[in-house]
Amino acid sequence: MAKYYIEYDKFLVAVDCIIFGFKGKELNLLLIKRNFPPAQGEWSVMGGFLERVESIDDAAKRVLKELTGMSNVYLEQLQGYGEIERDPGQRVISFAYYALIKIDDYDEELAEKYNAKWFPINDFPKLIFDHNSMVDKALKRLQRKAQNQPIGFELIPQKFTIPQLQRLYEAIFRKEFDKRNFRKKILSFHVLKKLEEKDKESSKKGAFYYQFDQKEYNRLLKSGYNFEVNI
Amino acid sequence: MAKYYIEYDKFLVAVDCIIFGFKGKELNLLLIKRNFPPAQGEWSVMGGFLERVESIDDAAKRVLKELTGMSNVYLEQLQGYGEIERDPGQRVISFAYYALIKIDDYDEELAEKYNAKWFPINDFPKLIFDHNSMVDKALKRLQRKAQNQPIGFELIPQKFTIPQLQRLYEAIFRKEFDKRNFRKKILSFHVLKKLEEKDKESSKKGAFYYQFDQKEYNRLLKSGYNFEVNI
DNA sequence: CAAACAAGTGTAAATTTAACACTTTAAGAA
DNA sequence: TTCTTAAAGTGTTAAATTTACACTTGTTTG
Repeated sequence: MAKYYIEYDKFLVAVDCIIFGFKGKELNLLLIKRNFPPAQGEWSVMGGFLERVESIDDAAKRVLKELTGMSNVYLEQLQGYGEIERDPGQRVISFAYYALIKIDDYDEELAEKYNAKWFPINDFPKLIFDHNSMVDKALKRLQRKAQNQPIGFELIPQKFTIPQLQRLYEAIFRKEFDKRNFRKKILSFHVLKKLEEKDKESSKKGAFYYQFDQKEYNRLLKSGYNFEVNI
Repeated sequence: MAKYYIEYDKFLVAVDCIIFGFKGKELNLLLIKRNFPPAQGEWSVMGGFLERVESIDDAAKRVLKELTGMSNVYLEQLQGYGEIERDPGQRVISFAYYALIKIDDYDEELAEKYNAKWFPINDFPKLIFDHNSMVDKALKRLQRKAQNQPIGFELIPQKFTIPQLQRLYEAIFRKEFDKRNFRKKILSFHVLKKLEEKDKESSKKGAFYYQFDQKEYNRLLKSGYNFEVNI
């Protein structure tokens, strides 16, 4: 490969992953307690340095896999952070990504290994560097995306009930919905398949399971329809 | 400053600016014909390398100023691009930014210096590297932002008429609006101040000038209102 | 003074959203 | 066995918003 640009500065490049999960009635965040300097002992999101052999997206996938053991999860670039002094260790350009994972699939053994812990989004510790603003931005992005795209399903099991889905949306939007209106709206998209089976955990009566029908969604997308949760 | 992270790879980092302007009835894009390798003679957006002394936002401002002579314009980071082979010259991580400028203020002399040219968004040449996908993304972002925030005003003169504003929104959304409904909607936000003066250029009758009232907008924002152009 | 042309204006129908309360089901207790 | 409890599930009406649509006004120019 020909070499151009030889006179320009080079920089360390990192990725930081904001990892969301949904537990009970709350949106959660997976954070790690750093056992290496700088800022040893403080909380941060999971990060790692970009390597020559990988794209930035791949670096984010690698970092996410390291901490969660998971691949094939929803992962999207949020924004690059490039303030000169953002990392006191040295100048580092960082790409924030956010991931949505099904928390039940998360392997708690990995949590021990990395000093990782789930925190409710409404109550988590102060983070290092600019990680708090990354989380703010990630939450806003999640709210916006969840509004127009069916990404909420990334956070709950494949089979879920309508009340469970409602609790998820209430956690994301920090707002309560009327259950009749919610059900009406969400079913009006015609992308949920009702199963015969019921969940009996959270009530005696039991609630029917549903599944998100990705194929149907893709089909509808083409014919210019749009998913908009606006309740 | 203590040195950490010494064992990690370093990378060239660049910024690329997608510059939008509004001329007549069309959204335009400021592109340059490269007179340096690689890809000499091909069209691209304006870019530049990040320097050690500046943040990424500052680098974007610098690049924008170089090509347009303007500062204090709307400029926002779009997304980082980090595919390994995205720049055939050498591996470069690039941050795409998009800018909204008032095209009348643009100095055409600078255009000559940089081989720059305005192209309508519906008809511009193929660009180098991944610049076409940057432009796609920028356009989508502009559409989304213009929908929820009063950023359209960045693209037109301080004094504008309602029909002119309508043409702008029609260009951004690639869609025609009913002029009664448009006027009703846009005035319903109560953030346009009507002036006594009329524009007599585009009609015999003349159209009243309006101005965007930033202070009023900020005030309304606080009291939880939202600007949403949905016509 | 007539023609041309864009600016400017109001209303009614259709759609969407918001508000609201009772019935059903099944487990577990009495 | 029946009573209690708790969450699931269901429809309707009023209010608000969006859409569709056509004529008048004001000024220049021939």
